[in-house]
Amino acid sequence: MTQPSRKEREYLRHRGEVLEAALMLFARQGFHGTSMQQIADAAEFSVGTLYKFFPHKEEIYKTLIEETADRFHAGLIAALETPGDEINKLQTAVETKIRIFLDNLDRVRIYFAETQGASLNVKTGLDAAIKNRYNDYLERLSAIFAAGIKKKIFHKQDPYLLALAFDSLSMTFLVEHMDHPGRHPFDAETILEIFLQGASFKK
Amino acid sequence: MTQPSRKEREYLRHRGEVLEAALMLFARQGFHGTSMQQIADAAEFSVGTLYKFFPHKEEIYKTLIEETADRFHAGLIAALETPGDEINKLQTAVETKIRIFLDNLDRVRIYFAETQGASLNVKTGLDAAIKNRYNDYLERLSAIFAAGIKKKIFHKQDPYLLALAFDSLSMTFLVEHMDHPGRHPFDAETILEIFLQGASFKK
DNA sequence: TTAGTTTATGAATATGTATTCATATTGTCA
DNA sequence: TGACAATATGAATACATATTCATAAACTAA
Repeated sequence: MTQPSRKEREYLRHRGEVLEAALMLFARQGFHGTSMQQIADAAEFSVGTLYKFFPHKEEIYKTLIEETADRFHAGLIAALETPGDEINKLQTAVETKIRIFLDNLDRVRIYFAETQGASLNVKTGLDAAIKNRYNDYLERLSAIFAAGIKKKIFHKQDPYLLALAFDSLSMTFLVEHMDHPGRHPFDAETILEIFLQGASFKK
Repeated sequence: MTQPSRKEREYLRHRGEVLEAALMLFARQGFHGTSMQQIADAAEFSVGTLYKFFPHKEEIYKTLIEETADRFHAGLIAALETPGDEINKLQTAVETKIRIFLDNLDRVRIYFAETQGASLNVKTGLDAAIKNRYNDYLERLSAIFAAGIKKKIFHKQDPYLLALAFDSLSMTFLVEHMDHPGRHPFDAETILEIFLQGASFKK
């Protein structure tokens, strides 16, 4: 395919500016709390112009969510490909998750609103698209746990539950950090320790 | 105070029926996806009559969320009061959480939409009321971990992080169960094992 | 049974905002 | 520079639905 022309590049840049403005607003006010007028003002376009880029409001939101799901999925999958043993892979996975999360706070907010809340998922079928990517990640993580169990690195448990437990632990700490930065400091090692060693001493 | 009259009792019963109908709809369609007309139809009242019980739609939602927060909070706090050592308390806490959760699936759905998503919390200040109760629970749980650490039952870690980790683990498994019942069976013991022993063998 | 009172009803109103489109503005090329 | 095309604008439109309130229905007590 050929180079995009100046005009095309400009169109894409403007479209990106609309997305950025919308992201900020959706993250702070939610989908229903944000009007097209607000997005237009923030992006320094008229409402009419927004419709040059997107057929309707939902499409803006949907685009953001899907971009986000893609970005997160790609990053996490790559992390699991780290060479080394299973513990190594987990370590990279946590570190990556922390980095991606902190670099994309606004995206995390709308992603959560969509996956946990009941904003639009039912209507738009966004749900399925997002969940597929997350399931794919969890399946790969499960495979790592399954391998680790075979090697007697991990206790025998349903690998999927271990994957869920592992992923939710980092998620929880990150959300805590998002709400109260610095109140309960932790790093990748804290998460790994708690997850791998457990809370109690062996009896 | 005196007995409520027949009329008062009937009023309260009808109000309860409205709440029940609204709960079902909000859980399936979210706040914005549910109209007053739908609630009226489901409760077998006219729209006008709904306004005899609640000044506006938000108040119905708010009432449901607050009822839910109270119910969950009371149950969980009571569980932490269990006599016995720290491990005992955790065991009862998980069992209670599982029971409350499974007995109140619709309430769990709207509670999540409200706490995780960005439905109304900003506008109504619901957020603060809910979070206070949850924080209170987490603080009490932290105290248990702090005590357990002093007794050398638990590893030395920020007790609040342990509380978060513990609570989110059961939450995660329950949500998985809600989405795919039976796919990855678990019980209170599974949760305790993973949390207390950790995933890996000691090195 | 009926006059008076209370309560329920749902059509009409009010409001907010997503979307459209006639017009203005900007850009292009001779 | 001016005529034409492409693009941007935002006031007007369309629509959805929360809320109101004049009226109907149900109830109460003499």
